[in-house]
Amino acid sequence: MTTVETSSAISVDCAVFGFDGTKLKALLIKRKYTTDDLSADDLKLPGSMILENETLQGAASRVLEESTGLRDIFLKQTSIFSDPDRVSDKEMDWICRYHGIKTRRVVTVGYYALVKLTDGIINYTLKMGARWVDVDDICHLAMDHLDILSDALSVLRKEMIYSPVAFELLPKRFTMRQLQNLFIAVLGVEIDDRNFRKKIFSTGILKPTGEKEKNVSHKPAEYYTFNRSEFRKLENSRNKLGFIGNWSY
Amino acid sequence: MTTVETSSAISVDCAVFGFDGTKLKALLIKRKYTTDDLSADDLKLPGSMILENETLQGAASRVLEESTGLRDIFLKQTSIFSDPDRVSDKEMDWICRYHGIKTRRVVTVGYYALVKLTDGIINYTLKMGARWVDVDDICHLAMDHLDILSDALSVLRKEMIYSPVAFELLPKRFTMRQLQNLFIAVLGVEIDDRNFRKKIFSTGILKPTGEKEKNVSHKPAEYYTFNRSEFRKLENSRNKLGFIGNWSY
DNA sequence: TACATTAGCGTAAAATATACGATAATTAAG
DNA sequence: CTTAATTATCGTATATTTTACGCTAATGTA
Repeated sequence: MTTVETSSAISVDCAVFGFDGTKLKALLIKRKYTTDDLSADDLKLPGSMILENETLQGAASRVLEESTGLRDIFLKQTSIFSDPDRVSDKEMDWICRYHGIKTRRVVTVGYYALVKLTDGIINYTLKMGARWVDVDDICHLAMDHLDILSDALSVLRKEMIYSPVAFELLPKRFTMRQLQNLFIAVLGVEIDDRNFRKKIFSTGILKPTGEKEKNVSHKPAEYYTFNRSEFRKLENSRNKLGFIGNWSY
Repeated sequence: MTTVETSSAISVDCAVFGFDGTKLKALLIKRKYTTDDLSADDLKLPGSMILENETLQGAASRVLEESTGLRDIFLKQTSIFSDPDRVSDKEMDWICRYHGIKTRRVVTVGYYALVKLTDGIINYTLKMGARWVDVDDICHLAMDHLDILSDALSVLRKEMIYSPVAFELLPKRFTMRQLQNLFIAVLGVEIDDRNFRKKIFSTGILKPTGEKEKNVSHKPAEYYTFNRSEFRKLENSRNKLGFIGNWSY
């Protein structure tokens, strides 16, 4: 006879991405608790069990505020990781002790978050014992957190192309090269400077600030800001009739 | 003090789409149980609680096999619906009684599935008391199932453009017009016949069968099949270097 | 002062998307 | 048997977008 599962605990784990101007980074946390069997110093994604009467989104926001000190940052669900064996018995032991709960199974919901890497947030996260690691250098994480991170990264790649998430990772004002480097870092492609510039400008979503770089040993670049209202106008004017469009499977 | 939620029940709900040659349909199930307070005859999506040691994907597959008689159909996770108030107390009562469980909260995972509407499946689903309803005509469903369906539909729309899911909804052999009607039905746009044809053929993913329609009161159209291996080749040959591509936010 | 470096402008060719003309094959209607 | 109605299928010209790449400008450094 089949029995219905009623005792699943639900957690959220967040892949938090930042961009330092050249490389894409992820926020990782050192695991605090160890046993004889369990390696003491592996890294994990920021995460938490959900609390009573808490939305998943709410739990993820809470985790982010705890680990970065920030509210209102870009946050989006990716996938659910529900394999009954996704955490080993030993890991389960750790989880139950760490969170002070008793459960046979933990299902986790992946989120990805995008933050602007300011000095403020870097200091805060360092103080909390977290680290910003190049995503390319991450080859092992606690439990199935590498799967969760990889999944988030692939979602980020898709979103970069079809929605203006790039600007969530850049400072309020940024140069064209910063923007281009971000695309290169995330998508892993070469991009011709001149064509990139043309493409971006043709959308009209960048507003020039009139300000320029200082103390750089080359022609100083202008700073731009993201024109969100112009973007919305664009978005609405599309999707009319008669078009087949860009599917290009 | 915060308390960790350990007693969430998890369910899956599936938005199952089919295409009848003209309209996009969704599979809906009549609710069986009623009380004085609860309207007796509303419709819901096929769904289930997850069983012990069952993956979510596994639960969704099981639900689909139960409701359509089919295995190995296209199935993909959409979002999670976790609002603590997503089901009212009365609904909660119904759920607990219906499933024979006791829980304070049910989190559900949305899936969307694509099936080929053959006579076989239509007969099976009718026998099971389910119905295929035009998605445009669905304006109310049990609990938050309309949200789940809408979410699935918006995922389907995106996927139609960037991956060849269309062919999951069509018979093995189909005419160009069937394919075009599917795009029109799902995306809600007008498409010029001649340009659509050119676009599709230029990808090389359709294989002509040499067979033609019979007994139609117009020039009979050729049947094509989807060339999945050719599609994979295309997919791999893309994503090389030096391209910016089609982002067209 | 020359040089290395990146910003920023422009132009031509190639590829893709769009609009629409014309003919072909079938059944239905007269 | 002829004509009409309907949809398939091919084609062509124009507009738009993408790609490849040449050139000059402005800055700090050697």
